Amino acid sequence: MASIKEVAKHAGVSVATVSRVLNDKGYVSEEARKRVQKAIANLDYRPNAVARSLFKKTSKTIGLLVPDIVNPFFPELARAVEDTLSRHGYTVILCNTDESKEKEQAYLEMMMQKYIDGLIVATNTLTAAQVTKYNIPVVSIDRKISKELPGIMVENKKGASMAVRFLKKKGRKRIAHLRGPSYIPNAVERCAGYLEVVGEEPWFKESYIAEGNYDMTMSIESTIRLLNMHPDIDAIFAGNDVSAIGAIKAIHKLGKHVPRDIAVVGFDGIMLSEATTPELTTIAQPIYELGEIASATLIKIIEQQADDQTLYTLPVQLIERQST
Amino acid sequence: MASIKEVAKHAGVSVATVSRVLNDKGYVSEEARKRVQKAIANLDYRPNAVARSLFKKTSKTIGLLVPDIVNPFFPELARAVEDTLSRHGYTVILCNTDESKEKEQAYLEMMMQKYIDGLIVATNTLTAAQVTKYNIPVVSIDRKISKELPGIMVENKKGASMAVRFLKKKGRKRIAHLRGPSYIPNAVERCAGYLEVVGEEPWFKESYIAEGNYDMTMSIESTIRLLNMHPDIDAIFAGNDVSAIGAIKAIHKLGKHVPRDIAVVGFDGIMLSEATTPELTTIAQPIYELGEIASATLIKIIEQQADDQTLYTLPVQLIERQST
DNA sequence: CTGAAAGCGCTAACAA
DNA sequence: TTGTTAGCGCTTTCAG
Repeated sequence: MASIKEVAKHAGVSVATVSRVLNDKGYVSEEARKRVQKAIANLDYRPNAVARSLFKKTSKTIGLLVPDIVNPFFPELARAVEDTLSRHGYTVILCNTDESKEKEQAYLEMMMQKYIDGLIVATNTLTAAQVTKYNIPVVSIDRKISKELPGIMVENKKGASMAVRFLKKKGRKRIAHLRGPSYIPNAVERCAGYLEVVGEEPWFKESYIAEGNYDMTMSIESTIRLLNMHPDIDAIFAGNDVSAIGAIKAIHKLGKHVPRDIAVVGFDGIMLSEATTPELTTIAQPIYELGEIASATLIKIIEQQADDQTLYTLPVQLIERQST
Repeated sequence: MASIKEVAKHAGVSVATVSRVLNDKGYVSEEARKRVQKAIANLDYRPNAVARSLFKKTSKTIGLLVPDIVNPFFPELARAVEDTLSRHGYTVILCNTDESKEKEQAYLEMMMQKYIDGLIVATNTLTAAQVTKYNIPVVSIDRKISKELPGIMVENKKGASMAVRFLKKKGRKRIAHLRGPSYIPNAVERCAGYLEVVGEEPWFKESYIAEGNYDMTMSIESTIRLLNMHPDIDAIFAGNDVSAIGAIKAIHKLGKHVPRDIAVVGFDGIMLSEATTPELTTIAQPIYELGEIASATLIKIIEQQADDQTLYTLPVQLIERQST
């Protein structure tokens, strides 16, 4: 691969002049510019991004931290992030942390050594202290890391209560909740939204809430236990779609029908929710938009050194399908 | 962030000595080594990967080319690739090409400028000429780019005929096929496997094959058309799981039952196939293993400059579930 | 065993 | 308007 030196030689100018036309910065005579451009074309020259990085201490690269790309919420998010960022000339490094602090730490270290420009964080383990320590632009998704850092959230609590209220309006009397892990803020909020609607009802007991862990297998087991303990349950609000699908499987396994015997509502609006039979009623997040806004915010912070501290809160939407 | 110079100063040695202990290369006295290590620890020093890249012309980074990470086959693959590579100190850049040659070209250019070390290609557009032009280690997945380049394949044809033979054994008489796009080699192979089993049967006509395009919406439409044209169809072999799910939806829409009226078999074994009702019978690929072997092969080529030209062919497995 | 110095390819003062 | 030059932080000869 040709270097800037060769381009300079071919064009009969200095490397500084080549650099000037490359970056369209400083004075260059029309004639010199022409000659440089011709040399660039002839040599099929491309500036070396690594050399540039070394000098500028930036890399046009950002890191995307997700718990696990296999979890169906994240591919859609990753797609949005990658689309937006690559459109602006950035490259995306994928990191699966499994919510492990050690893995996350290792990724951060590697990326800092590569002069990464920023981070989009969809995990729940990264702390404000780490961000401060590495002093790197960060935008979080679905969670507020600290009030100094921007975050893109959705109306988790409101969405959850929407779901439960909708079930009530459909005539359901005993609504259970399959919650997500308590270390995940959105699970806590969704549970709060559920409690807001039914927490004061006479029939309500804590045991109408079971741990689904945002995981299909665990949700199946929990649902079976739940239904055995409370045969009066006629609706389940699951903390996410994967959990909801687990609930449906469990209900079928017990020989009952969805939605006739038990209605199910999920949360997230992942594509999976359309692929099942019955199709899942769910509180849909604008997943792609989450990724887009996060990316745009990060780019703004990086390129304009504007330190945004906004907490964006995006609306969710009830999508009624066959499971209710 | 501290640099090698500061470490050298703190340790009272030259940068060359620090570099020697960093890379464990060349002679260093025990005493000097100790002092350098202490300085490194005190300063919390980490070598600058960019500077190293500039000199070595490698970056401990590889590119992963997929058509679309949202397509449920690819997250599992990406996960395997990322797991394996990060365990070996490599970083993974995610590229969604949408099978567009222009996008792919743009990604390649960006990555070459960053001294990327290799490529894992799960798309169908990259040509041998491009690989030669950029002269970069490449491993392909699910497709042979050229006989000079290593590829990790699965038994597409064999898997397809397994599926169709299984349907016959189950007593199905009229088996249709929902094929994938003809520019995708695996779709061609799977179709060939189907034809191998039923192509010579007296009832067979070309019109028992419809274009599903590996896409749910298109598969729904094609299935409806197929079933209207041939009401005698009692089984469908879909080219992939997404297509199969579309077929199931279409069958339901026509008021028929799976598997009673029509049995369905998919291909891929993505997690989605377990999440549906009825759960999908499918020909499962060892997706994670595909990614693992591809990554290991690439690492071998990069680190040992061994130019592997092997075509690995992995077995597939029939998983019988509720749709048959 | 160790250090000085050149150089990877680029950018940005600074001087002309 | 242009060129010279000093780095960015690292690795690797080459002398000693």
